[in-house]
Amino acid sequence: MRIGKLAERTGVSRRLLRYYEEQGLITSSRALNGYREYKESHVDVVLQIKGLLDAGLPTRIIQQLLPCLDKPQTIYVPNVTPEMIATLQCEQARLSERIESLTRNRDAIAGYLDTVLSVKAANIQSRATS
Amino acid sequence: MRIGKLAERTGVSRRLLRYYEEQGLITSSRALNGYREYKESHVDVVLQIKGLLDAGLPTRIIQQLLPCLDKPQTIYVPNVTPEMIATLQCEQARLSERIESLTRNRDAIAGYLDTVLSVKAANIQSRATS
DNA sequence: CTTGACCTTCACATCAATGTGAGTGTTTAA
DNA sequence: TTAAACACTCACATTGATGTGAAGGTCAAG
Repeated sequence: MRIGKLAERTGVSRRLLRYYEEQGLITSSRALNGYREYKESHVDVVLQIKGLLDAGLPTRIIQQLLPCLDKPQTIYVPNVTPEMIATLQCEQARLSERIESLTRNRDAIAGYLDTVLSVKAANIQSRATS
Repeated sequence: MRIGKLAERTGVSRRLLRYYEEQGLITSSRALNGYREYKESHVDVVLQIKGLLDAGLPTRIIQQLLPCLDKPQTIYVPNVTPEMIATLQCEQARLSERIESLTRNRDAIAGYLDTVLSVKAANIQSRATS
Protein backbone atom coordinates (compact mmCIF):
# COMPACT_ATOMS: atom_id res chain seq x y z
CA MET A 1 0.00 0.00 0.00
CA ARG A 2 1.35 3.42 -0.86
CA ILE A 3 1.04 6.61 1.07
CA GLY A 4 -2.08 7.86 -0.64
CA LYS A 5 -3.95 4.72 0.22
CA LEU A 6 -2.79 4.77 3.79
CA ALA A 7 -3.85 8.38 4.08
CA GLU A 8 -7.24 7.50 2.75
CA ARG A 9 -7.61 4.48 4.99
CA THR A 10 -6.64 6.34 8.13
CA GLY A 11 -7.86 9.84 7.51
CA VAL A 12 -4.37 11.13 8.18
CA SER A 13 -2.86 13.38 5.53
CA ARG A 14 0.13 12.29 3.48
CA ARG A 15 2.03 15.15 4.97
CA LEU A 16 1.34 13.92 8.45
CA LEU A 17 2.28 10.39 7.59
CA ARG A 18 5.68 11.58 6.41
CA TYR A 19 5.94 13.65 9.53
CA TYR A 20 5.21 10.65 11.71
CA GLU A 21 7.94 8.78 9.93
CA GLU A 22 10.33 11.66 10.38
CA GLN A 23 9.50 11.59 14.07
CA GLY A 24 10.23 7.91 14.24
CA LEU A 25 6.64 6.87 14.90
CA ILE A 26 6.28 4.68 11.85
CA THR A 27 8.61 3.11 9.36
CA SER A 28 8.17 2.27 5.73
CA SER A 29 9.98 0.22 3.17
CA ARG A 30 10.76 1.77 -0.14
CA ALA A 31 9.91 0.43 -3.56
CA LEU A 32 12.54 0.58 -6.29
CA ASN A 33 11.26 3.93 -7.40
CA GLY A 34 11.56 5.36 -3.92
CA TYR A 35 7.87 5.22 -3.11
CA ARG A 36 6.97 4.36 0.45
CA GLU A 37 5.35 0.97 0.88
CA TYR A 38 3.12 0.16 3.82
CA LYS A 39 1.66 -3.05 5.09
CA GLU A 40 -1.87 -3.60 6.21
CA SER A 41 -0.80 -3.44 9.81
CA HIS A 42 0.28 0.14 9.43
CA VAL A 43 -3.34 1.18 9.30
CA ASP A 44 -3.85 0.20 12.90
CA VAL A 45 -0.61 1.72 14.01
CA VAL A 46 -1.44 5.03 12.42
CA LEU A 47 -4.88 5.00 13.96
CA GLN A 48 -3.29 4.32 17.31
CA ILE A 49 -0.92 7.22 16.83
CA LYS A 50 -3.76 9.41 15.80
CA GLY A 51 -5.60 8.50 18.96
CA LEU A 52 -2.65 9.18 21.18
CA LEU A 53 -1.90 12.48 19.53
CA ASP A 54 -5.51 13.37 19.87
CA ALA A 55 -5.20 12.45 23.49
CA GLY A 56 -2.62 15.14 23.79
CA LEU A 57 0.51 13.06 24.02
CA PRO A 58 3.50 14.55 22.27
CA THR A 59 5.21 12.54 19.58
CA ARG A 60 8.33 11.86 21.60
CA ILE A 61 6.25 10.12 24.27
CA ILE A 62 4.27 8.20 21.73
CA GLN A 63 7.51 7.07 20.22
CA GLN A 64 8.50 5.48 23.49
CA LEU A 65 5.05 4.13 24.00
CA LEU A 66 4.40 2.44 20.70
CA PRO A 67 6.73 -0.52 20.96
CA CYS A 68 4.94 -1.35 24.18
CA LEU A 69 1.45 -1.31 22.79
CA ASP A 70 1.96 -4.02 20.22
CA LYS A 71 -0.98 -6.30 19.78
CA PRO A 72 0.73 -9.61 20.35
CA GLN A 73 1.57 -8.29 23.79
CA THR A 74 5.04 -9.68 23.51
CA ILE A 75 5.53 -11.07 26.92
CA TYR A 76 9.21 -10.91 26.28
CA VAL A 77 8.97 -7.35 27.51
CA PRO A 78 12.32 -6.46 26.08
CA ASN A 79 14.15 -3.41 27.27
CA VAL A 80 11.84 -1.87 29.80
CA THR A 81 13.92 0.50 31.79
CA PRO A 82 12.72 1.79 35.12
CA GLU A 83 12.65 5.24 33.56
CA MET A 84 10.26 3.96 30.95
CA ILE A 85 7.99 2.58 33.59
CA ALA A 86 8.11 5.82 35.46
CA THR A 87 7.30 7.73 32.30
CA LEU A 88 4.35 5.52 31.64
CA GLN A 89 3.02 5.80 35.14
CA CYS A 90 3.39 9.52 34.97
CA GLU A 91 1.65 9.66 31.64
CA GLN A 92 -1.09 7.43 32.93
CA ALA A 93 -1.70 9.79 35.80
CA ARG A 94 -1.76 12.76 33.49
CA LEU A 95 -4.27 11.02 31.30
CA SER A 96 -6.47 10.33 34.28
CA GLU A 97 -6.34 13.94 35.32
CA ARG A 98 -7.19 14.99 31.82
CA ILE A 99 -10.08 12.60 31.70
CA GLU A 100 -11.45 13.91 34.95
CA SER A 101 -11.14 17.46 33.83
CA LEU A 102 -12.81 16.70 30.55
CA THR A 103 -15.58 14.82 32.24
CA ARG A 104 -16.23 17.63 34.64
CA ASN A 105 -16.43 20.09 31.83
CA ARG A 106 -18.61 17.92 29.69
CA ASP A 107 -21.00 17.46 32.57
CA ALA A 108 -21.02 21.17 33.19
CA ILE A 109 -21.98 21.75 29.61
CA ALA A 110 -24.58 19.05 29.80
CA GLY A 111 -26.02 20.64 32.90
CA TYR A 112 -26.13 23.99 31.25
CA LEU A 113 -27.83 22.58 28.19
CA ASP A 114 -30.37 20.82 30.34
CA THR A 115 -31.22 24.03 32.10
CA VAL A 116 -31.42 26.05 28.96
CA LEU A 117 -33.50 23.53 27.11
CA SER A 118 -35.95 22.97 29.92
CA VAL A 119 -36.42 26.69 30.38
CA LYS A 120 -37.00 26.99 26.72
CA ALA A 121 -39.56 24.22 26.82
CA ALA A 122 -41.29 25.91 29.73
CA ASN A 123 -41.43 29.14 27.79
CA ILE A 124 -43.05 27.47 24.86
CA GLN A 125 -45.49 25.78 27.18
CA SER A 126 -46.45 29.03 28.87
CA ARG A 127 -46.84 30.77 25.54
CA ALA A 128 -49.15 28.01 24.42
CA THR A 129 -51.37 28.22 27.48
CA SER A 130 -51.53 31.99 27.68
CA MET B 1 -5.14 40.99 43.66
CA ARG B 2 -2.50 41.77 41.09
CA ILE B 3 -1.21 39.58 38.34
CA GLY B 4 1.68 38.10 40.28
CA LYS B 5 -0.60 36.90 43.01
CA LEU B 6 -3.05 35.44 40.58
CA ALA B 7 -0.23 33.66 38.82
CA GLU B 8 0.93 32.24 42.09
CA ARG B 9 -2.54 31.17 43.13
CA THR B 10 -3.33 29.47 39.85
CA GLY B 11 0.00 28.20 38.72
CA VAL B 12 -0.45 30.05 35.45
CA SER B 13 2.34 32.35 34.39
CA ARG B 14 1.85 36.10 34.22
CA ARG B 15 2.54 35.93 30.55
CA LEU B 16 -0.25 33.46 30.05
CA LEU B 17 -2.66 35.47 32.11
CA ARG B 18 -2.05 38.44 29.86
CA TYR B 19 -2.44 36.16 26.90
CA TYR B 20 -5.77 34.87 28.17
CA GLU B 21 -6.94 38.42 28.53
CA GLU B 22 -5.77 39.25 25.06
CA GLN B 23 -7.76 36.26 23.84
CA GLY B 24 -10.83 37.48 25.62
CA LEU B 25 -10.93 34.68 28.16
CA ILE B 26 -10.64 36.86 31.21
CA THR B 27 -11.05 40.51 31.96
CA SER B 28 -9.37 42.75 34.47
CA SER B 29 -9.92 46.16 35.87
CA ARG B 30 -7.02 48.52 35.99
CA ALA B 31 -5.70 50.38 38.97
CA LEU B 32 -4.73 54.03 38.60
CA ASN B 33 -1.20 53.04 37.81
CA GLY B 34 -2.32 50.73 35.05
CA TYR B 35 -1.79 47.53 37.01
CA ARG B 36 -4.32 44.79 36.42
CA GLU B 37 -6.61 44.09 39.35
CA TYR B 38 -8.28 40.75 39.84
CA LYS B 39 -11.00 39.57 42.15
CA GLU B 40 -11.01 36.38 44.12
CA SER B 41 -13.36 34.82 41.64
CA HIS B 42 -10.77 35.06 38.92
CA VAL B 43 -8.84 32.27 40.54
CA ASP B 44 -11.57 29.80 39.76
CA VAL B 45 -12.09 31.12 36.28
CA VAL B 46 -8.42 30.80 35.48
CA LEU B 47 -8.33 27.29 36.85
CA GLN B 48 -11.32 26.46 34.72
CA ILE B 49 -9.58 27.85 31.67
CA LYS B 50 -6.48 25.94 32.51
CA GLY B 51 -8.52 22.77 32.71
CA LEU B 52 -10.20 23.35 29.41
CA LEU B 53 -6.99 24.24 27.65
CA ASP B 54 -5.37 21.23 29.13
CA ALA B 55 -8.30 19.25 27.86
CA GLY B 56 -7.34 20.35 24.40
CA LEU B 57 -9.99 22.94 23.69
CA PRO B 58 -8.75 25.92 21.74
CA THR B 59 -9.14 29.38 23.20
CA ARG B 60 -11.81 30.49 20.76
CA ILE B 61 -14.08 27.66 21.87
CA ILE B 62 -13.37 28.28 25.52
CA GLN B 63 -14.28 31.86 24.95
CA GLN B 64 -17.74 30.82 23.81
CA LEU B 65 -18.01 28.28 26.54
CA LEU B 66 -17.07 30.32 29.57
CA PRO B 67 -20.11 32.55 29.89
CA CYS B 68 -22.20 29.38 30.09
CA LEU B 69 -20.27 27.75 32.84
CA ASP B 70 -20.85 30.43 35.43
CA LYS B 71 -21.41 29.12 38.91
CA PRO B 72 -24.55 31.02 39.82
CA GLN B 73 -26.24 29.18 36.95
CA THR B 74 -28.16 32.28 36.04
CA ILE B 75 -31.52 30.87 35.23
CA TYR B 76 -32.28 34.01 33.30
CA VAL B 77 -30.48 32.32 30.48
CA PRO B 78 -29.96 35.53 28.61
CA ASN B 79 -29.01 35.48 24.98
CA VAL B 80 -28.86 31.82 24.09
CA THR B 81 -29.01 31.62 20.39
CA PRO B 82 -29.82 28.35 18.69
CA GLU B 83 -26.34 28.48 17.19
CA MET B 84 -24.88 28.63 20.66
CA ILE B 85 -26.85 25.60 21.68
CA ALA B 86 -25.72 23.77 18.60
CA THR B 87 -22.14 24.71 19.32
CA LEU B 88 -22.43 23.42 22.83
CA GLN B 89 -24.00 20.17 21.80
CA CYS B 90 -21.32 19.69 19.24
CA GLU B 91 -18.61 20.46 21.74
CA GLN B 92 -20.20 18.14 24.23
CA ALA B 93 -20.07 15.34 21.71
CA ARG B 94 -16.46 16.10 20.90
CA LEU B 95 -15.60 16.04 24.57
CA SER B 96 -17.24 12.66 24.91
CA GLU B 97 -15.27 11.30 22.01
CA ARG B 98 -12.09 12.65 23.46
CA ILE B 99 -12.87 11.17 26.82
CA GLU B 100 -13.42 7.80 25.26
CA SER B 101 -10.22 7.99 23.32
CA LEU B 102 -8.28 9.06 26.36
CA THR B 103 -9.81 6.35 28.45
CA ARG B 104 -8.97 3.68 25.90
CA ASN B 105 -5.40 4.83 25.79
CA ARG B 106 -5.04 5.12 29.51
CA ASP B 107 -6.38 1.61 29.90
CA ALA B 108 -3.97 0.37 27.28
CA ILE B 109 -1.10 1.86 29.18
CA ALA B 110 -2.44 0.48 32.42
CA GLY B 111 -2.67 -2.96 30.88
CA TYR B 112 0.85 -2.76 29.64
CA LEU B 113 2.13 -1.64 33.00
CA ASP B 114 0.30 -4.47 34.66
CA THR B 115 1.92 -6.97 32.36
CA VAL B 116 5.36 -5.53 32.72
CA LEU B 117 5.21 -5.22 36.45
CA SER B 118 3.88 -8.70 36.99
CA VAL B 119 6.54 -10.18 34.74
CA LYS B 120 9.13 -8.24 36.61
CA ALA B 121 7.81 -9.52 39.90
CA ALA B 122 7.91 -13.05 38.54
CA ASN B 123 11.50 -12.58 37.49
CA ILE B 124 12.51 -11.42 40.88
CA GLN B 125 10.66 -14.34 42.36
CA SER B 126 12.41 -16.85 40.11
CA ARG B 127 15.78 -15.29 40.78
CA ALA B 128 15.17 -15.61 44.47
CA THR B 129 14.25 -19.28 44.26
CA SER B 130 16.98 -20.32 41.83
C1' DC C 1 3.70 10.37 -26.46
C1' DT C 2 1.14 13.01 -23.53
C1' DT C 3 -1.81 13.83 -19.63
C1' DG C 4 -3.18 13.12 -15.00
C1' DA C 5 -2.59 11.04 -10.82
C1' DC C 6 0.53 9.49 -8.09
C1' DC C 7 5.06 9.82 -5.63
C1' DT C 8 9.56 12.21 -3.96
C1' DT C 9 12.12 16.07 -1.17
C1' DC C 10 12.59 20.64 0.54
C1' DA C 11 11.21 24.65 2.37
C1' DC C 12 8.49 28.16 3.87
C1' DA C 13 3.89 29.32 6.38
C1' DT C 14 0.64 29.08 10.17
C1' DC C 15 -1.59 28.61 14.54
C1' DA C 16 -1.81 28.14 19.46
C1' DA C 17 0.46 28.13 23.58
C1' DT C 18 4.30 29.65 25.67
C1' DG C 19 9.01 31.67 26.86
C1' DT C 20 12.11 35.52 27.15
C1' DG C 21 13.96 39.87 27.17
C1' DA C 22 14.23 44.86 26.53
C1' DG C 23 12.94 49.25 28.07
C1' DT C 24 10.32 51.65 31.40
C1' DG C 25 7.35 52.92 35.29
C1' DT C 26 5.66 51.74 40.43
C1' DT C 27 5.50 50.01 44.93
C1' DT C 28 7.70 48.34 49.02
C1' DA C 29 10.77 47.87 52.46
C1' DA C 30 15.55 48.33 54.37
C1' DT D 1 16.53 57.36 49.36
C1' DT D 2 17.83 53.59 47.06
C1' DA D 3 17.42 48.63 45.80
C1' DA D 4 14.46 44.80 44.98
C1' DA D 5 10.34 43.20 43.46
C1' DC D 6 6.69 43.87 40.65
C1' DA D 7 4.04 45.92 36.98
C1' DC D 8 3.47 47.54 32.04
C1' DT D 9 3.91 47.05 26.73
C1' DC D 10 6.03 45.32 22.73
C1' DA D 11 8.22 42.26 20.14
C1' DC D 12 10.81 38.53 18.75
C1' DA D 13 11.67 33.26 19.52
C1' DT D 14 10.23 28.56 19.91
C1' DT D 15 7.84 24.17 19.80
C1' DG D 16 4.44 20.93 17.85
C1' DA D 17 1.28 19.72 14.69
C1' DT D 18 -0.07 20.86 10.47
C1' DG D 19 -0.88 23.09 5.61
C1' DT D 20 0.82 24.41 1.12
C1' DG D 21 3.43 24.80 -2.78
C1' DA D 22 7.38 24.26 -5.85
C1' DA D 23 10.27 21.37 -8.73
C1' DG D 24 10.71 17.11 -10.25
C1' DG D 25 10.36 11.67 -10.94
C1' DT D 26 7.05 7.58 -12.10
C1' DC D 27 3.40 5.16 -13.98
C1' DA D 28 -0.95 3.91 -16.15
C1' DA D 29 -4.33 4.92 -19.57
C1' DG D 30 -5.91 7.24 -23.67
